[in-house]
Amino acid sequence: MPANFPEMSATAEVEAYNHVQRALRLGRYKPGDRLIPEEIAAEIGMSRMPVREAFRRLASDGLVVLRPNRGCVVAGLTVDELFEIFEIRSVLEGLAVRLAMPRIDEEEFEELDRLLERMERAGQSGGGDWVVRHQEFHGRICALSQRPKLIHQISALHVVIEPYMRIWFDDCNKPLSAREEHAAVIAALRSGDAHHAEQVMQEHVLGTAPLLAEFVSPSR
Amino acid sequence: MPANFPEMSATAEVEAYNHVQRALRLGRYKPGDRLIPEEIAAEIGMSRMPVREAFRRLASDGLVVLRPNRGCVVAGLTVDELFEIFEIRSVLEGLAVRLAMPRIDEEEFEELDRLLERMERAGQSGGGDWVVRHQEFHGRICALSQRPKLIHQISALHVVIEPYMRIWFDDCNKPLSAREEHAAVIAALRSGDAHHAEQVMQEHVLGTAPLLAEFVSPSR
DNA sequence: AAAAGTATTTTTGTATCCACGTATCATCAA
DNA sequence: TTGATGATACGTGGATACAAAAATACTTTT
Repeated sequence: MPANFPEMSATAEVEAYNHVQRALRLGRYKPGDRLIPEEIAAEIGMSRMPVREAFRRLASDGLVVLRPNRGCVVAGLTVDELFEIFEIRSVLEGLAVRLAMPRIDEEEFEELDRLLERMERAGQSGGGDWVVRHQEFHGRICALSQRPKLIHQISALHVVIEPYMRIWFDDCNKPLSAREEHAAVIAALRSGDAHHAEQVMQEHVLGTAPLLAEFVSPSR
Repeated sequence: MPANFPEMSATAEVEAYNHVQRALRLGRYKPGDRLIPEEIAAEIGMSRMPVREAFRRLASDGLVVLRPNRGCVVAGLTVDELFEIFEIRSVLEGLAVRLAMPRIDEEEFEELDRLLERMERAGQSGGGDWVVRHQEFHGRICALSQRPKLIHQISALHVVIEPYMRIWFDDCNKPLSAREEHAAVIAALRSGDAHHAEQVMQEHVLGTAPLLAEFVSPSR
């Protein structure tokens, strides 16, 4: 008999949550689309109850909107909301960098360089997933902060903006300044000045918003 | 026939969510307590299903922990987690103050003074709810930032720490430096220096954590 | 043909039901 | 006495059933 992996047999609710979240991140559903529990339940072979429960969490994450008696629709971000999320990310990720600073050793710097390199490669050969690589870089720094709740909040925001990042990358197809700015973050971390590194990260995050917004609501 | 107020007849899930959240904020349930859907459902006259759904959102808020096949228990914060939340609050509320600055007029300053006064009165005559007044002060400044998502995140954190704030206030019974620090925040806002005001708020929030922690895990 | 009303279908919200997992506690062996 | 074993009660996860609300299609009327 094969070994029993308890994480394999997650509850149906978890399965439904992951399934829908993944589809939303990949942009398979578009803002305004109506999600019908029955359909999704059928897709993954369960009843609609666990799907309904998953919807509650997705709504709490801000990924969908639930209105009484009229179901679940995919949430869309206005340009203002997009800016707001980047504003929040800027201070949270700034904090993460500040906290990460004293925990970074030379080995870790090499890992960050590697991640930077991987992102660049993914950006050039459109095949690799640039958006995921980009997130991995940010995620690695957050992880270094050693703050579970902070990490969780930041990654929740990354999920919300992921579909927009994908549209952005698909359209403009060049990570533009991302490589330089990430390199600047690493440099700031190497400098040992925590306050400065926080500042650089804040500016990197905030600086991305207007570029991204241009693709969400073109030429305003 | 009376007018129909649609917000009065919310769904059962909303009712369950509010009911349990309120109980948690007031400290009626203690960390580690097991919440049995059947019991709660009976209390407010509904079946288990809406309660189960409410649990998902409460778990997403970090108020309870849901583990497969072993139900719902009230989440407790370790001292580390408490500090982490105050760290996050410090940058979020710092951001809120920075954004609020350009939107405050003289009338608003008077309102803040009034809220400060009300908090002080509630602190002296133990009757009024000091914790709520304290939150109202912070909430007002957040509201001035005009950032719905920021406001939402901050208030979610306030809910999580509310039970600990209550224990703190009940035990030490003096808001201590709160009045002075809030006054300092107002003063910083009046100064017109956004960066300085952000700094003052960050320090106020961070400074509260160690005092509070002392009551959560006494004399460590 | 447009508007209004009505019937029909779909979907949501909630309750109930059942199978399985977990905890509790008594029993028994060492 | 202690530790394993098994029976029992309880709770959880999920499916199904049913009522109420919305959305949709279909008349009817003008």
